[in-house]
Amino acid sequence: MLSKKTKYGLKALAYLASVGDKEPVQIAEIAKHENISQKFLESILLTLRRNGFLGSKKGKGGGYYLIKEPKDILMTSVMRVLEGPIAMVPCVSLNFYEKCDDCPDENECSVHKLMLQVRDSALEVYRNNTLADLIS
Amino acid sequence: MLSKKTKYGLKALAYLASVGDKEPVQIAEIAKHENISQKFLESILLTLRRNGFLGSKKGKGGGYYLIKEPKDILMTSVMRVLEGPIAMVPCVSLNFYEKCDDCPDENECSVHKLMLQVRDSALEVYRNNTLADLIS
DNA sequence: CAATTAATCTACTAAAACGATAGGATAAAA
DNA sequence: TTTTATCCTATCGTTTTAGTAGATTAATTG
Repeated sequence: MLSKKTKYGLKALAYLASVGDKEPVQIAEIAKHENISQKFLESILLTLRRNGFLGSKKGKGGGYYLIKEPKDILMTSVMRVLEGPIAMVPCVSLNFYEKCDDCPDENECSVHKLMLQVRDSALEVYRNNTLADLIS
Repeated sequence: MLSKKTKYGLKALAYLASVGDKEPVQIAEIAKHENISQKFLESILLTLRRNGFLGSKKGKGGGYYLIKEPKDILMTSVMRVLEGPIAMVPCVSLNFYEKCDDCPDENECSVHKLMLQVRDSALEVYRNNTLADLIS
């Protein structure tokens, strides 16, 4: 399942992209427009800022804004920051690899074999979608 | 993330398929061979049996066995029974559809648009893999 | 029949993840 | 210096996950 965190984060990014100009948009406005708990959204936008997707401005007229062009924001990177690994098992993850403690040999593992394919197919989708693609 | 339940269930099915003959295999043997907690595996095999994947026999010489040919067991059905929906959000699920309570219009939703593609790509993988494919 | 074997079933539990919420600190603008 | 809005830390209730315990039922075997 996609977490609410990722879902809301994507929606917020899409909203910022759809607004278009680089004027800061307040959390409250995003939360209201997307029907999201404002406090929860706060923490999500914070992690998006810390990971280089958003800029922010404090005080009156402040808010969040996209740092890059929507067409330059790949879904692979957004998903990895918000949701974590794209792979369904750590042993097929490119960025979060971990060995299974059961499973003596990955190459013999049926789950490994299947999940490799699933990862690749998901990766292809995320690589072919930028934020710009989501709002068109 | 893939749950341990699904992972272990898949491994158990693969093991039963690899054994080949239709002789019952005991839980203990599967658990030992796949490094799985036997008690946990018990409940997993039970749901696989209840959902028509396995047959069972009690008493000495008993155990679990595949009911169908490995080549006739599609990953779509296994995944749906063990893991639940293949889609990452209920609003794009074929078998477990649910409307989002935020989101007034699905067709305008950026998350919906992305997750439709992810679901389709995952479905293609699961539809193209039978249990027989996993053990070859 | 009785003993053994192995699946079946119910109930419970510890730990982690999830989805928030509370409240104060900080910085910018008016 | 007041207002505005982000920043930050901590906490919290609920659900899910992964697993355990223990008794029951059914089949085989001696």
